[in-house]
Order: sequence, then C-alpha cells, then structure tokens
Amino acid sequence: MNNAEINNWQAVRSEVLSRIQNRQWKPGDLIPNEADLALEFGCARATVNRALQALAENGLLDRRRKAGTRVALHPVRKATLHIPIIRHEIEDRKQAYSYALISSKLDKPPPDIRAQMGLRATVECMQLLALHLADSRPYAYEDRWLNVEAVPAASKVDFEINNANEWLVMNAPFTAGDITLSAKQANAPEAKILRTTIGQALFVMDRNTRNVDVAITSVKLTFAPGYQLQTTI
Amino acid sequence: MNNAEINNWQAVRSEVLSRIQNRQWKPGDLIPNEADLALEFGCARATVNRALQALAENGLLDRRRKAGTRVALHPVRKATLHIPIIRHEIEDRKQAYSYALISSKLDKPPPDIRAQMGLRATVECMQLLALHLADSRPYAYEDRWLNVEAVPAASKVDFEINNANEWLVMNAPFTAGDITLSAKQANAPEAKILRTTIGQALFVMDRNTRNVDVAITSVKLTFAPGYQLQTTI
DNA sequence: CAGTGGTCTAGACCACAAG
DNA sequence: TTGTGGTCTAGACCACTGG
Repeated sequence: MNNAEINNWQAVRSEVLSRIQNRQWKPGDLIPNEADLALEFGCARATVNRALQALAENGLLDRRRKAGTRVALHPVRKATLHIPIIRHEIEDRKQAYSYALISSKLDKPPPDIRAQMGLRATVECMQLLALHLADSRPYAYEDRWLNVEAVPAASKVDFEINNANEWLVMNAPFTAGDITLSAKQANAPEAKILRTTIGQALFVMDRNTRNVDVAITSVKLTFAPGYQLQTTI
Repeated sequence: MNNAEINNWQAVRSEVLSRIQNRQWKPGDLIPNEADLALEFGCARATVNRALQALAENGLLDRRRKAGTRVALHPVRKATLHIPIIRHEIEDRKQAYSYALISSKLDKPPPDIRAQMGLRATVECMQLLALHLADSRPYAYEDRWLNVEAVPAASKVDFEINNANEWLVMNAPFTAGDITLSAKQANAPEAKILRTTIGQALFVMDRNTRNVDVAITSVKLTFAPGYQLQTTI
C-alpha cells in the first residue's frame, strides 16, 4: 500500500517509472492495460494515458494499439541537446561576449554547401565570416552561408552590428534543421583566427536550417580548443 | 476560412505552428487564450491545451498561468540526440560489427572519475578497456569504469563475450545521465589502438549514468578520425 | 473480430502569478 | 483579486492491428 495517493498523471508516471526501475516490470514485459491501471490507481483512464504517453515519449515504454504497452527493450537513448545562442553560453559563464564580423560578400556557394542546402547552381548567397569572443579571447569561428532569396530582409541588415545568428533567430523562422558534430585539426587560417597552433583538435558544429523546404542558412562553427558541449539524458 | 476542420490536437498544433511560421504571431507576441482558440477552432479547450503543451515542450511557446501564452523569443533551441548503441550504429551502415575486450581489472578509479561519479574514495570499480570495430577497422575506443557496488551482477559477467554497454542496457537501469562531447588530439596509445597517427583530431563522448543518486558507470568513447555525430532539430 | 491505445468533449476545480 | 493555464473525470467513439 502506498501512502501517497496516485491521483494525478505525474504520480502515475513516477509509480510506473519506479516499477520499471525496481525491475518489477522488466524490459520487454507487457504491463497492464490503461483501464486496469486506472482501476488500480483509482483515477481516470485519461490520467493513466497521459502518464504512459509521457513515458513513451521519453523512450521508456513502447506502446501499440491492441498489442498493449511494453517496457522498452532499449531504454532511454535520447538526450536533449540545447543549442545555445553563443552570447548566452558565454554570458552564463560570467564572461564578456563580443562579436566581430570578418567579412561579408555575395557569392555562389561551393558545391558541398549548395548540396547541403539543396540550392540551384545559380543561387547567390551571402557569406559571412565572423568571430565570437569571450573575454576578448577567440571562442568560435563562424562561417555562414545565408540564402538571401529566402530571407530578403537580410540584404539590408548590417551584420557588422547585428550578430547574424541572433538576427536570424528573431527574423527568420525555421521549421527544421540538422546538426553534425565532429572534430578536426586546425589548419593555418583557423589556427591564426582562433589564436592557437596548427594541428590542434577543434570541435566543429555544422548546422543547416530550413523553413518548410527552403534552405535558410548553413553555418559551420569551429570552436577554440577546449570547448565542450554538455547535455543531459 | 479553412477547408480542413480543426478538430484534433494535431490539427490545432499545425494551425498554430503555421501562424508562427507565417509571422502572423511573432516572437514575443501574446496569443489568444485557450478558451478563445477553442471557440475559434470549434473544439474543446482540452484539445487546444494538448496542442499548445506540445508546442511548448518543443520550445516554440512560452506559457505561464495568468500571463498567457507567448511565442517564444528564442525558438527551437533543442535538438534530440539519439545515443546510439555502437553495434546498431555500425550495422545500420551495413558494416560488420565486432568487439574486443582489451583489459579488465578491479581498481580504485582516479580522482577525476571518482568526482564525476560521486563515489567515496574507498570504492573499487571495474575498469574495462575495449575496442569497437567496423569491418575490422577500429571504430571507437571505450574506457569504462563500472560501479560494481551498484551493479553486483556485473562481477560475474564475462565481458570478453558480453559487450559491456549492451549488457548494462539490459541489466542495469538508469534514471539520469549526462554527456559531454569534445575534441582531442590523439596521444600515443590512442593512436596505436585506433590505428591512426599521433595528433589526429578525435571526437570524444563522455557519459555518466546514475540510478537515482548512485553512479552506475562512467564511460569515455574515443572515436576514430572522421567520426560524425548527427542529429535533427 | 475484438482488444488496445488514441482522442474528443463538457464541465469542473485547482494552482499560480500578474496587477 | 481574478484571469490564465494545468489537470481530472466520466463517458464516448474511433483507429489500428494482432490473432
């Protein structure tokens, strides 16, 4: 018998969760159906449904109509990665953020970028190179291609003043994106810009964002040595 | 007038989403309250609630009692990172997976690992070094510390045969974990094991998992050059 | 076919926090 | 104080899919 009543969906969720963690219900096991659990917990089926859906979203349960609800065979393999706005990431550490535009031009993107963005060969984009600094030390180097056809307002913006990422966040909504994380050795220009030595291991984040099907921007962020990206399961 | 009826929560979600994407509702804007939207869409308030909660979970809306619902100022900054089981990651690419245990011993973990795991100084852990291979080529080097107090059954397992990660997934549930991603240059032993050269940039994933408050395992995966981690917003 | 989860509804009450 | 979201309930019907 439990002392605490199980009369809200979060209580149901933690009860079910603890049964999974206790291994009272093991990976692969079929658990009772919603109606039975509602009866047991003394609440409505909708409440049980809410709790089980939350657990299924977190990857702890597998649910299928008619087949019932099972404890997931391979529990929680999802982590939520918070994509930081670099300014915030730096300011959260009580460091001073600054931003410097290195160059800005209109040009046809190279084939690899064009392929990533899914653009026609003739499309011109704006290329922005910029440096983000923390306490006046190089933090990340930004190499961005911006589809001006998709975001015409961008051509009127002065990116000397406006941080491109922050401007886009406010002015160019996107619906989808993909991110690739990797490591690379610093080449000569990277080493110079980031004030490090050639060959250093750098953390790289490539990000492509789209609005419905049209590419907005493709950005490569190359971080100064020592950068870590943290996340929680 | 819309042709399609908005009578389920997913329809409400996409309608609201498209108003955000249209910039009919801009970042920072207050949107109508649930009751009004329910009236407009011709559905129950609970249905609207479901839709708006889903959007809020995705970071597109900020909701506060009494203050109402606003379009998020900094939309979608969350990506879901799927933590792969290395075997699956390799087999999905139609490569042959193999696994080799390099060494296994019982020892007190070094202070940095102990701190990460939050263990007392006297606790002994099992250290496992292993190599994951794809098509017989080194793929990732695994350096794992396993809290045998938390998972006593582990001491009886033969990790020559059983891949530690897969065994733990099936036998040691965890409730929380944190992940750190970084880049480093290969040192001599890493270069040797991964069959690469000293100084190469390697992608590193450090993962700590706990069951409630007790540390289960701390694992460092060092990937062979060229590794990329992909994810979607 | 029939059992399971998925969802809607109308109404109700509660918890929180802005003014 | 009071408007807002958060949640519960009971009952209903639907959608999917296993056997």
